[in-house]
Amino acid sequence: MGDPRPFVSALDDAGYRVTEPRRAVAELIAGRTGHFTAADLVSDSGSRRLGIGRATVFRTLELFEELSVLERLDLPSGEHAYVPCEPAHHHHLVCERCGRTEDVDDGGLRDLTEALAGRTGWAIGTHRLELFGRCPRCRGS
Amino acid sequence: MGDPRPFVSALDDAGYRVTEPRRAVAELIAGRTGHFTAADLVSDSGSRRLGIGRATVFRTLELFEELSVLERLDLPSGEHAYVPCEPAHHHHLVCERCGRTEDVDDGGLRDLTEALAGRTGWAIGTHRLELFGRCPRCRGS
DNA sequence: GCAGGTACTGAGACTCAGTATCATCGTTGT
DNA sequence: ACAACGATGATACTGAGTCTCAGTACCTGC
Repeated sequence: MGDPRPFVSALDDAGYRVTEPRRAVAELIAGRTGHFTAADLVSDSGSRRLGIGRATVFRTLELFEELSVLERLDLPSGEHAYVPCEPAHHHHLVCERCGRTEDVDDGGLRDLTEALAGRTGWAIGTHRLELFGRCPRCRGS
Repeated sequence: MGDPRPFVSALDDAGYRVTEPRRAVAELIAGRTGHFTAADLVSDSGSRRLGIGRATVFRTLELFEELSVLERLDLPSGEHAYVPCEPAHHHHLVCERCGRTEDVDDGGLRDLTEALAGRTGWAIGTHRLELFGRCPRCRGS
């Protein structure tokens, strides 16, 4: 079980209202392990009879993403998933089996993109790296 | 204007039939620069009255992706776009302005992921790196 | 040439994620 | 108390992608 507080305080710090529905979405997120889709949260909220509207779930996810406490991943399947994370530039290891994710820092990637920029003549702005594999727990199986 | 032949021969080599609709999709792709979405091709085919069904466009794109002559990109906007490319492992530079893409090799990324695997205990399978920026032609503007 | 099987096709219905609209509600500041 | 504004949920809508199905083109064995 994760901690909903970072989400709530991110809202608060940025001057957004901390309302019941937003708090509820934060708790749904905290109650998940690994990545999840918007649809997952909608169905969670439905099954717990929280009475949160679909639109509110999407709006709140968008808000958290904007506040960098949530990041959107594009899974190889084409689905859009979210993962809670620290508000700093980093990348994600995604377990193909259990869905767990782990943040990793930029490593030497910055050097790599700079070398590439020099070689190709491009001005490289942002990059996105996603790594898929098996977490230590799922390695054996 | 690109060359539709690699697409056609990829089909042929893999034992798929080279039919009129598939050839037409290959030509639509060749007639595009930069990345494009499935919807782009559907509307191209509509405006040229080719009479190709929506489903066929999607099916043919899927086929080309499977044959590794086309790759799917996830743009930051969340859209799914496609780029024609060589059937070897590589990554893409995507111009945010004109949409042009360029293939780049793996650079030192392999070493980087191996180091990461050692450090974290994960077994890293595939990775996906996408770089967004400006191509040499669009740098100034 | 013909018959049978298989690959492929387009039309259309369908599903589902995500967005837009809007009337209402709750908070906050005055 | 009240006006203003942010947030909400219901609902309708859009658009991507999938599925189904009847029909067609093509290949293969006879």
